[in-house]
Amino acid sequence: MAQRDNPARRGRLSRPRVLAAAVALVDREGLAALTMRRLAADLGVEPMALYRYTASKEALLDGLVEAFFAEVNERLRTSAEQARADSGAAPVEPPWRAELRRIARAFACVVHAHPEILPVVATRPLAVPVARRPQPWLQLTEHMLSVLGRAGFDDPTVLTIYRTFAAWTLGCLLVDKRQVVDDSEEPDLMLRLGLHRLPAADYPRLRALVPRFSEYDDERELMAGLDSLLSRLPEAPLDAFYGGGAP
Amino acid sequence: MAQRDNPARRGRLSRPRVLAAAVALVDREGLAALTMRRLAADLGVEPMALYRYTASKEALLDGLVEAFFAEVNERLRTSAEQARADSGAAPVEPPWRAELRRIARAFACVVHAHPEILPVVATRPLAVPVARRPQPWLQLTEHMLSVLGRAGFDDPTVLTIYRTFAAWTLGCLLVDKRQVVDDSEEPDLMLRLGLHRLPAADYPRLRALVPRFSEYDDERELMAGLDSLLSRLPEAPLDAFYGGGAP
DNA sequence: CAATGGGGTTTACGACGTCTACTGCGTATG
DNA sequence: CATACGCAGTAGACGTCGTAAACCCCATTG
Repeated sequence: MAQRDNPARRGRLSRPRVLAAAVALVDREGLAALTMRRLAADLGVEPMALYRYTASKEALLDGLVEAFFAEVNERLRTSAEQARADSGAAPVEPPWRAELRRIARAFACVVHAHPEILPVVATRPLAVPVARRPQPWLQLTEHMLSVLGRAGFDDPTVLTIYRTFAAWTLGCLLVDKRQVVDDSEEPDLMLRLGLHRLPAADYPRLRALVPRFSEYDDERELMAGLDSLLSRLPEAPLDAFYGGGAP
Repeated sequence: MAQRDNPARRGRLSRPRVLAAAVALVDREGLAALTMRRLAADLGVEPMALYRYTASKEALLDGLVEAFFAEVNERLRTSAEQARADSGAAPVEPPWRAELRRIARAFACVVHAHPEILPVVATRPLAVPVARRPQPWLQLTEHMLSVLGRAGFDDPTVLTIYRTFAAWTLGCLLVDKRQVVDDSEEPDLMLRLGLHRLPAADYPRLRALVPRFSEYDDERELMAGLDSLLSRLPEAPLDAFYGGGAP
């Protein structure tokens, strides 16, 4: 019946279109709203039609991760020339460090654009083995490994840097996005944070510090932490060219 | 009918019992197996009986987090006297650093005991506001904040250290537990990792490095990273007593 | 013009979370 | 000693979910 309503029913769907709709739905109404039926409705299609483009709902979640990293890669590409323009001004740090910083920033940026996807990005790799990760993830990882390799690090060190980077970036964003506000309608700060629920005798420091959570500068701390983590490492042979590391 | 079979049907359940059964079920068969019906069956009870002890399935997930941190706290308590015994031997580092290290170790330990719960612990705080977090989480956080406060740090610094610690610890464990093996039945290493799926031309470094993932020493890197993150911070006034920080 | 097959539909099934109504035991009360 | 109460668990039903199987229709191709 629906096929009569819409004469151009052929080729309405495609994997990119499905993934884009999924991301949009999750952005708009949260992860819990992502349902095969709901997503199909958004696309003006019967639920089973989606199964031509995704093997299962689990695979659809992996599709979210795919879309996420595709966007990270995209952002990296578009910010590449700008980075090249800046490179003449401050060549004090080795390019591999600048590149890691750039990637961390792009990652953070995409997380802020799609905060609801973060839990999926954080936890899906726990279930899907490396070789089955979505292509954009593989590309980004390959890129990082090759940048570090070209900087002259040996294999174990490359691995350490990569994992350190991934852990810190992911952990930071996860902690940044933790819910602190309780009742967002409430005008009074203490009540908005729900602190009246915390017995003052048991949690004095918590009550004192939670209101200051908003003062925290996420991106600054992300970068600062990255710096201290990387400064522990043995210098790459080629770093000497650039003044021997961060200022 | 079931009440005739079991004469002592009263008081079979309790919140701790329900949570323990949930943890056991998740440990045994994974998160996806955690179903109200299945959990009820494990407890020899009708599904709706669970709702006396948990408001919803979402609340049950928060219950998993509660059980998780209760176990962390428990492990901290039992390892306390051992730490006190060691303290005479190597008093070179300030107690707040030793305490953070101890907490990280306990956390990692519980994650290894219940790896399937990690995704819940990592992502639930994204949905539940601070003041509504389970009591064991509140206790642990209060403990950390108070230890840091007693060390002489001012409030913003306490917050920075706390968040840095949380981000790094969580990120590390998340990255450590990522699935790398594809087909665990396969004897050949390359095939077991599923690397034949990766086009050699596109992902040379990935193919070269993935086999070395197993060489990584998780706990060592966790502690090492923690050290470099904390060494960036301004020293606490009281650190002078202990030789001015880490060796 | 008949055969092919890809893209989307229809229908159906079982499992899930949870609402409402209930039932029977243990206890406290008169 | 009888009775009313309320807590803990049961019974059954409802709506929604993911998805398997069979189908149908249209565009292409020989």
